[in-house]
Amino acid sequence: MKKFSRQRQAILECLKNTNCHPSAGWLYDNVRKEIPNISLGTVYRNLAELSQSGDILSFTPGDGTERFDGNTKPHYHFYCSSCRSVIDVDIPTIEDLDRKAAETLGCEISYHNLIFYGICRNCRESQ
Amino acid sequence: MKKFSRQRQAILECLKNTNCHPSAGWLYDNVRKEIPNISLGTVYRNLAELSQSGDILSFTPGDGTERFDGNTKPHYHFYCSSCRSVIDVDIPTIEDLDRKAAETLGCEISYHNLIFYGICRNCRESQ
DNA sequence: CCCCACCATAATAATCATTACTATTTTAAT
DNA sequence: ATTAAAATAGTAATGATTATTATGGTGGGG
Repeated sequence: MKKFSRQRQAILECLKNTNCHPSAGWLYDNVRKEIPNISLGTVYRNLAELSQSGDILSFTPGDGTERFDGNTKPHYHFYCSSCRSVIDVDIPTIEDLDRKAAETLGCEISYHNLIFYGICRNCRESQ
Repeated sequence: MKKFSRQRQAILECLKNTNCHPSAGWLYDNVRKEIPNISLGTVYRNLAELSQSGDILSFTPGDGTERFDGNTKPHYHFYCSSCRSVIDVDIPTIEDLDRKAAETLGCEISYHNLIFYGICRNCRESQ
């Protein structure tokens, strides 16, 4: 049976209260403010479990880190190739895509992941 | 000035002649059949350069590896969560998405990357 | 309320992909 | 052929993630 843990709760809270799509390392640094001796392995394990159970989302922008998202409503992301920040893209998701792809491939699709790449406004302006 | 190298040529050839969307490690193993003492660093460096120059594409399915593609025509991918293989998805790319996202975000978008997730036909049947 | 089996944790070591470094070799322009 | 720039092989180092293990916390049954 799955048991309650203060650590998992704190990680989930931290992720729900930010919109910066952090990595495991960022969450580790920030949860440590509340639980100073939390272990990095604990952060990784809980993020994997929460992701597995569907309580959070995860994706890889391609900079060598996995990013997590407390917002489980399907949506797309923008990744700034300059500052490595991730921003939500508020356009409707195309649910029909999964059906089309499944038809073409002849297999079932669980979901899709869409990331836009470019330079964010901050970075563009501060050049 | 950019100089010719047998190694870069072999890497590009190898990538153009497969449809398996390999990782750097796979390319290293396979190019070694032709150039046995090629260095892994050489493979990584050339893949980065070829990707930068637009001669190849790259993406990260999220299993901790970067995958490369000799087909530079924009298209989408399917990743099998069971066998970790990548398959091209032959549906038209939605170029309009970049414009829509750019409008919403107020910044320029260079491109987008779309990956479908599920279990491929082979894996489904062999269960 | 206390015991116990089980789950989760902290701390650390190990792994894996990728990148950095450096001395040597290759390329191509003169 | 000479030479400077570019690329390489081999190796070390990095950084993110995963595995290990002994210890501590949780919650149900007695």
